[in-house]
Amino acid sequence: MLEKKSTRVRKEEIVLAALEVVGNKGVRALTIGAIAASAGMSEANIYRHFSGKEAIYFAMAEFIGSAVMGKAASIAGGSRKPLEKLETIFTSHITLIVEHPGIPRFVFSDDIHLGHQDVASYLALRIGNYVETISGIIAAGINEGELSPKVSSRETALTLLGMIQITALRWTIGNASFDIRCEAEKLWNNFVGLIR
Amino acid sequence: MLEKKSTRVRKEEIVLAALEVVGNKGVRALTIGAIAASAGMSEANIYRHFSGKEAIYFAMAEFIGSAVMGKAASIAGGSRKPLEKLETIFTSHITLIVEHPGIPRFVFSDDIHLGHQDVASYLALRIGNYVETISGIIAAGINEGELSPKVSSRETALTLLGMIQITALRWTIGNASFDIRCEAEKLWNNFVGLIR
DNA sequence: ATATTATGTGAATACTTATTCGCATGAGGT
DNA sequence: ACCTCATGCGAATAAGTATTCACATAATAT
Repeated sequence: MLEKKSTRVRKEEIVLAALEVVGNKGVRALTIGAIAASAGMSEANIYRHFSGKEAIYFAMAEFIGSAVMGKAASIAGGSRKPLEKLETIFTSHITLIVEHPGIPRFVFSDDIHLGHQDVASYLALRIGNYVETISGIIAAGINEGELSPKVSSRETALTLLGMIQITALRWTIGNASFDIRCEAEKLWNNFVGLIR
Repeated sequence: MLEKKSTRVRKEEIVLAALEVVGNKGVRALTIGAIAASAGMSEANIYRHFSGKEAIYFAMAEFIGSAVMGKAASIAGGSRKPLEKLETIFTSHITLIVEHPGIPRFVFSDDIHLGHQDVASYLALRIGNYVETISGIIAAGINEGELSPKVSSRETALTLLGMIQITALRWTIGNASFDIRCEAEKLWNNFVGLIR
């Protein structure tokens, strides 16, 4: 039998195991059995710590939201120049995708959007924060003269997010068949040329 | 009992019904029962015309590929100026999403990407064509002096595709709670300012 | 030490879904 | 007219999945 641990610890293990399942097999394959196998515990034990699948989805969304937003917020709050902040956020987001492919897959899953409205609303909120954070940096860049006054901060922030998303999608759909960092760098260089 | 029709006709009906299911409930809900209900026929009859679910997925991918690419190719082959072509492709893609939300949902579904590799490869091929078509238009725009020589055609094409995708995603995730055409227009105006 | 409570598990249970089977029926060729 | 076969359907079948249950065991409080 598995050694006993507190619910607090098990909850985290379960969330990470679930994220790994999504990274390897997608949201469709996120069954209680798969989570249990990935976490190395029995299916029944999952229910000792979560009331059901819905609660697991929600915990995953909270984990992802904190991870992504936490990183971005700490970069945004730093003292570097706006353009450098943007690049750091962009590349560290790509790094996060490489390390946890489950994150974009979960966030972009239509199963979540349509089948779990409350989780979707939470994600929408976090995405909104993310866009605002990036918008703020862009606005600062314009004020400081580092970026062209032609750019609209909010729309440009969305464009940047779109670049991240399309890269993640093509990488996933093509079975990770190209170097995502290299692709991302090319996109970034082009982007900088456009907004400067 | 349903009136009898040829397999050729039924196949098309089934594909359209399946696309409607995806548009309303997502890929997760694309069950044989749901398709049958949407098409107004029995589940067993689906199997008279398709060997199984996999074959239906493939037929859907072919249908979508033809629809999206056909439109883009015909616009690309027209005689308008490059920038105008780009805008037309962009807005007609958004229109397509509004009319058939099932299309982006199917194309971006991780279930398809991970669980049906051959369908995914086919989609990746079509997306590649799409990017090339847009790239070509951008390259022409640069040559004709309509677009800034600073832009890199392939990366800018991907950025445009990313804009479409992030807009579709935010629209879906937020339950179609904003005017997608209006959002798309704002993104486009900003984009034009950047690349011109 | 003992009692209590939290944590862990294999085995049911109830439900969904893809696919197959035996049989019905009607359209088109002869 | 009638034969044949493609098209259609209700009812199995088989496999997978979420959740619950009855019981086991280890940590913790008394």
